[in-house]
This record gives sequence, structure tokens and C-alpha cells, in this order.
Amino acid sequence: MENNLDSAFHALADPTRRAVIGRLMDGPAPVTELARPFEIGLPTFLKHLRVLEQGGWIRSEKRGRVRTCHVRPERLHAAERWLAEQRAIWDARTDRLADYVETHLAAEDRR
Amino acid sequence: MENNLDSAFHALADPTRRAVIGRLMDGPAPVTELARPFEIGLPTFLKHLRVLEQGGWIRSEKRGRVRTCHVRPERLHAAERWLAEQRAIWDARTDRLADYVETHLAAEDRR
DNA sequence: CATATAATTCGCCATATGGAAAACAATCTC
DNA sequence: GAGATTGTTTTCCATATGGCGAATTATATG
Repeated sequence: MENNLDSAFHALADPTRRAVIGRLMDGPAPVTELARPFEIGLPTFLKHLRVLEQGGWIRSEKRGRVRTCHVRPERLHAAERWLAEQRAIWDARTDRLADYVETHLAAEDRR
Repeated sequence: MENNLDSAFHALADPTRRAVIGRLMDGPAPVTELARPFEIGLPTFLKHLRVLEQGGWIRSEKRGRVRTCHVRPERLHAAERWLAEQRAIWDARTDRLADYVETHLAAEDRR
């Protein structure tokens, strides 16, 4: 896990972490409140937060004894961009396929 | 790794696997050709293919001694859909924020 | 101060992951 | 059929992951 996308996608590969992102998209929250919906221990939950932070999805600051987490929605861009690129390659390919059909099969029709 | 999105995103969390998807978007290919650009052994590469297959990104058939892999571009939908959902939550939130600014701070201006 | 709360650290464990080498199997091709 | 090519299986290894409970550190609050 070194690359940006590596850690970004890896962070998404877990339902707990996706849920946390979803929750945080709705607004910042402290750790304990974030953890409440899940049935895992706090230490484990903290690990998930670290993965999310490392993946660039969240950030957090501590004031007093409470750490407040908030999402970094910019991360959506990187992920979306990669998917869009793949779609572009795919589209280009299907275009070439259309070309092929047009130049070859259509020619065949004309025979 | 049981959920759809879990395995789908997990498959994306590795540069080799993302590259394979990119390559396959361009058209089907046999295993050895797919593996050529990478500096890992075939057995290791096969594991990556299995992860991609399990994540729903590729499919493959064997004819004679060659196994041909092709991408399943539908998988893009699931991933894109999740990201779009998050963006929607985020947008709803910023809308509420705009409401708040309008009803409260703007009122303050009028004082 | 005594206690409750919020978060963190520390071991510990089972399983998964990404890598390798070696041997094996199947199928072309000469 | 001999030999090359293409995948596959097996075994092994180091490290990462996701989980736990227990102990610890801050910081509020009665």
C-alpha cells in the first residue's frame, strides 16, 4: 500500500469503512459516536479510522478529550477519475469495434 | 470479503490488478500476454486474476491450452454508483449548509 | 478529589495477502 | 513422439488485516 489509489480503494473494501465515509459525508462526528452503530470494539474501530485517514478519506483533530473526524470529499475525485478513465478506454474500444463492423461487415453486405 | 462492493473495491486496491483491468478494457487477452508487462511470477499473477474474477471485474474461458480473459465493464456501474451516492449525501449536506447560511447569517446581515 | 468519559496503546490471535520456486498437466507443433 | 508452450497446483514464507480484552492516558464533571 504505497500508491494513492491503492490505499484509497483499499479503504473502500470494507463495509464498516464505507459506512463511516457515508456517515461523515453527512457531517463531522467524534470517534465514539461514529463507532456506536457497529458491533466491534473501539480499538478495532480506531484501526479502521487509521486506514481511512491513510487512504485520504478522512481527517481528524483532537480538542480536549474528543477527536472529531470529518470527511475529505476531494478523495471522490481520484476514485471517480480512475473509473472514468476505464470507461473511456472501453468506449474507445467499442468505437473501434463499430468502425470494424462498418468497414468490414457492411462491405460484406454490399457484396 | 463477501459483499459485492467489498471484493470489487478490494480488487482495485492493487496496481497490477488495476493495470490488468485497464488492459482488458482494450480487448480480451490470454493469461501469458496479460502477465508479460509485470515482473511477478505466473502463479502470483494467477492469484491476481482470481481476485479480479472474484471481484466481478473479469471472466475467462479456456480453449485448448490458452485461457482468454475479458473484462466485465458492468462492474464499473456498482463502483460508480457507490461513489455517486456519497457525492449525493455530500451535496445534500452542503445544501443544508447553504440553507443555514441563508436563514441565519443572512438574517444577521439584516440586523 | 473521585469518578466517569473518550480515546489510545499493547499484546495476542487467526486468517488473508502477495510473493516465490518447483513440480505437474495439458496441448500445440515439428 | 519429442519438445516447446501455456496454465495450474502445491508448498512455503513474510507481512498485513481485522478482531479481541486489558491496561493506560487524558480530560471533564460531580
